[in-house]
Amino acid sequence: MINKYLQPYDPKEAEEKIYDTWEKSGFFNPNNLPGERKETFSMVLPPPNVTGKLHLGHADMLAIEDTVVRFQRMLGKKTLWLPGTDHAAIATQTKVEKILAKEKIRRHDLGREKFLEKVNEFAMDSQKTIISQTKRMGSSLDWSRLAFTLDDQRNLAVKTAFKKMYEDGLIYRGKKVINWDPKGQTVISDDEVVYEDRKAVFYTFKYSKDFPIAISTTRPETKVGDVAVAVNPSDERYKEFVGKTFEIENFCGTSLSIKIITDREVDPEFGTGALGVTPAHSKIDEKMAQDNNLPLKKVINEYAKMENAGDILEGKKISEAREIIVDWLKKEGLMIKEEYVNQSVSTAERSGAIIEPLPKLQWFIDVNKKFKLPSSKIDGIKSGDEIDLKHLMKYAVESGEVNILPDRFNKIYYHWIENLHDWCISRQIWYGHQIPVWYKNKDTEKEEIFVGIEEPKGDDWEQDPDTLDTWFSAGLWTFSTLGWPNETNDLKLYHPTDLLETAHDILFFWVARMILMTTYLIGEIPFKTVYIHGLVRDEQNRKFSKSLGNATDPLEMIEKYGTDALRMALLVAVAPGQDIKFNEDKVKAYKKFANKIWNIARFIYSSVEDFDYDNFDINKLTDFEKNILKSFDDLIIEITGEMKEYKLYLTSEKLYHFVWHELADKILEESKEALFDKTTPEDKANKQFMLLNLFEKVLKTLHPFMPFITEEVWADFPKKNKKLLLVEEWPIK
RNA sequence: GGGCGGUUAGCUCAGUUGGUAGAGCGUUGCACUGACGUUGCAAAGGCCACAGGUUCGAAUCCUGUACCGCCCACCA
Repeated sequence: MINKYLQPYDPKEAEEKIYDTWEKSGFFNPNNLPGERKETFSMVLPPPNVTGKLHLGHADMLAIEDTVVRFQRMLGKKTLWLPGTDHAAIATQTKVEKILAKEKIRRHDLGREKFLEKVNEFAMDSQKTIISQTKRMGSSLDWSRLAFTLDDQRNLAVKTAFKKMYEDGLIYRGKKVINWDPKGQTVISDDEVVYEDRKAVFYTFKYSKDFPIAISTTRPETKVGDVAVAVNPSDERYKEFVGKTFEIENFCGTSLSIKIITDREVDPEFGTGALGVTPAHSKIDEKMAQDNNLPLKKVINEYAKMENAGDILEGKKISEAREIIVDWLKKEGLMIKEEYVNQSVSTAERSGAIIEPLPKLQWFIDVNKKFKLPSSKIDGIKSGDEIDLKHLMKYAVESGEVNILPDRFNKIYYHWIENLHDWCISRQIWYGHQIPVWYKNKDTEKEEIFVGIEEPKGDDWEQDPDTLDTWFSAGLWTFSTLGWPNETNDLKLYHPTDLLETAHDILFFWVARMILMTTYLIGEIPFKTVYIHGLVRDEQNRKFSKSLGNATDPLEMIEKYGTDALRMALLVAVAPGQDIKFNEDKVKAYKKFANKIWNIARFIYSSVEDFDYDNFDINKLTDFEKNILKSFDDLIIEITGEMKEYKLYLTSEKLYHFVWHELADKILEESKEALFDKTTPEDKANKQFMLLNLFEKVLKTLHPFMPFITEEVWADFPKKNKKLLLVEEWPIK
């Protein structure tokens, strides 16, 4: 009996040692894999943000992905799983600003350069933590190809992409009403806006006694920025006023000039059927004003305070301004009605501040502009076709080249594309890829613009101070990590990638943007399959969050029960797209399972010490053993098919059941008589072979799910010419 | 306002192309110490949310209802 089996299985000790062995073997890098491997399998790791440490959601992601990767590697494919981290521009900058705030330091006190040093320091520190935690999960990632969304290679990719899009007219600079985050002091994209339901007061009033039409609003303070009142063209009530302009000399201390216009978007049934048009502070109003050639009147500034709003309101916070105007309207007898309504308020995802729509000069990606796609490998689009980004994104999925699992997410994806507006990509923060645009005589008549990879020669050029939305660089991830824009061997071999596995909350942020960037820049899809996993929630079905204090640290679970147990708890019977209600008892149960495997090993190994597995003649087996072996082979064929379709949640359950309730409870029990020499020597040998053969296949098929204990037990398997289980062959392909 | 998902044993969830339901945990009883007590054997427990429909037959397909959850949206 091998000594180590006298002790119970100690995951802690084994796991560290085994991961080390794997890493040193070099097999995480596909270049080093043994044998001839023609087919490839590649996947990028969705890069975790360098804002902190890993949570259970990451653990879930790593468990699923590592299991797939190990399976594919054992199938004999040249398998690449490429790691990286995401600089997560706004999130990381906000985090560091919070830390600095404790020392009463603001970023402007430090200056751009010093501040960025601090953020980098934090980011690299965080990256180190994340990498070590990722290793604890057993992830067989090729660390030699580690990438960071903000490193030099990725910066070159970003600049190259930006330049090409600019030259194709897909990136433009324009003044539009955007989502301004007054707390974060930056623009954010539509996708970073989160809607919250709140109660609000819906005021109905007239601008002045002489004004003929009453309007309604939840935001009276913006009304000093009104330039028009819009009514439905078919609305008989207001027909006589359409086209007229009314001068209001005093509206809470300022003057207004209001034209009556028509717009089909106005609902005659809603409110008074008349809408006060505030073009500078509402996207829909902006469009109405444009259609009617009316000016933009900005009355709220970047700090959410009133400006150009008359003596009474000037410099007031918007909440104060609202009260002042409401009081004034009442005092003047202009207020007609106050109602309580439910309103969905737009807030900034990161800072939580209420979004202030403001007109600003920003960089955008035009999703509707047609361009020529030089070379296309996408079904339904020929090289040289004219197309726009929206349709390109749609075709990639519609053609079936990108397959989203579960497929209900296809509909969600299409719906998002239909509602897609131009993507605002510039951010007024410091941490991120600085926009590769240089100006001469900025904001003057003589302004010159240079867009390029390198800073232009000559004096007087100043670079745009803004940085790019973090999802711009993340969108390039499948190919920037493989060396693009250089034509590398990796790019040829591993792109398009086979699988993208991620959570549904970043379907739009990331998955859609990757499809956009990849199809546009290299005319390929980024990945063949998208596997969407659910969110990990607590026992009360709440999201894990720091403020709730319910965050379960995956490392704590690993310490208590071992990585294999945690992986199984996150994998078994969890269908794609399905949220997981995390429960510690489940982890506990799989720790028991690990113990079971350990004891099966102990029993089998100690029962075959007098047996030569390598030189056994299979023809000696009786039908009894042959049938048992055959039935397990049938199971392997079944699960192999499932694994190829990424149905890990089915496979893991079936293997669990076979190992415990077939192999251990029945087959092993029924073999005892023979093993204890109570039958014949031939029968004993047959049983010894059968058990070893079953166990060999069990270890191999279970390895992707529970890599550590299977590798640990495999080390003692009585067979010559063994490799690491990591690179052993899958029993039936 | 539009769209999507869920509703299966006490709890957490599976259920491929329609053939009267499965797993883990929990519960109850029994067994047992020559792999494992982080054990074994066995049992109880479900008109598969509700109402219609298609079908020889539906948890599985169709329609509607209810409750829970999610996503999207420029109703001021």
